[in-house]
Amino acid sequence: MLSKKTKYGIKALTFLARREDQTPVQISEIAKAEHISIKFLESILLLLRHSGFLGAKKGKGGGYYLIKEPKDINMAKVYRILEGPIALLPCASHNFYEPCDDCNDETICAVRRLMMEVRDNTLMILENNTLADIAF
Amino acid sequence: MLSKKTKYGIKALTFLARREDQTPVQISEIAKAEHISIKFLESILLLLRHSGFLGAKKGKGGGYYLIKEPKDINMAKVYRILEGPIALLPCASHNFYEPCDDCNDETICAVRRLMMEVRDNTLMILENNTLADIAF
DNA sequence: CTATTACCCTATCGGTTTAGTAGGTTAGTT
DNA sequence: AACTAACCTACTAAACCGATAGGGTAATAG
Repeated sequence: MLSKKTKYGIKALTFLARREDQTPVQISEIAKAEHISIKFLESILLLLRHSGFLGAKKGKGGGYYLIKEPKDINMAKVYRILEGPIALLPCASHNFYEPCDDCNDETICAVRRLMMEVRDNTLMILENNTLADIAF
Repeated sequence: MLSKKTKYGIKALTFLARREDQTPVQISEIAKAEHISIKFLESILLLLRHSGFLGAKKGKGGGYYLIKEPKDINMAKVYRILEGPIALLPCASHNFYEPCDDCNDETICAVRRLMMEVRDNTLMILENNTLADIAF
């Protein structure tokens, strides 16, 4: 199940992408429009800024803004930053691989086999979608 | 992320499917082979029995056994019983649909759009895989 | 220069879920 | 009748999630 963090993060990115001009938007404005707790959203936007998706301007008239074109924002990257691994099992993950401690031989593990198939497919979808694709 | 419940459940089904004869297998034997806590596995197997995948025999020489052919056990059904919804968001689910309380208009929600695409694809994979497909 | 604005950071907390544990009960087999 | 293994209920520790509180800091307008 997708965490609210990821859901809110993508919603915020979408909100910014759908604006005409790219002037900074206050956290409170996004929070109000998308019905998100201000403080929680704050931490999410901060993370997205640290990850290179957003820029921030301080002081009066400040706020957050997209630093890249929506069509250049890859949803797989966004997902990994916000949610973590795309795979449903650590042993089926590329970027976050970890062996199972209960598994005798992961090469014949049926669960892993199935979850890797799911993973490959989900990854493909996320890689092939940009923010522009889902926002417009 | 997949719960251990689901992981253990599928591992147990696989273990049973891979046996030559279909004589009952004790919980403790499966638990030992797959490194699963006996009591936890017990509750999982009970659930799988109530859901029509397993049969059980009591008393000496008793245990659990597959009630259907592995090729007739659909992984989407197994997943839904053990893990719950396939969709990553309730608003993107068929069998467990629930609207988001924070969403203004779900028809234009970018997150939902993306998650429905993921859902459709994951569902297809699970529907097209039987226990026989992943066990052998 | 200074007050304001709004981002930035740390800490905490209640609620829920997860995984595992304990102990006893019931029913079938030998 | 004795034994065995599934069945059922209840409980607990730990982890995680979402939210909240409160203050610090930097940039900007005037």
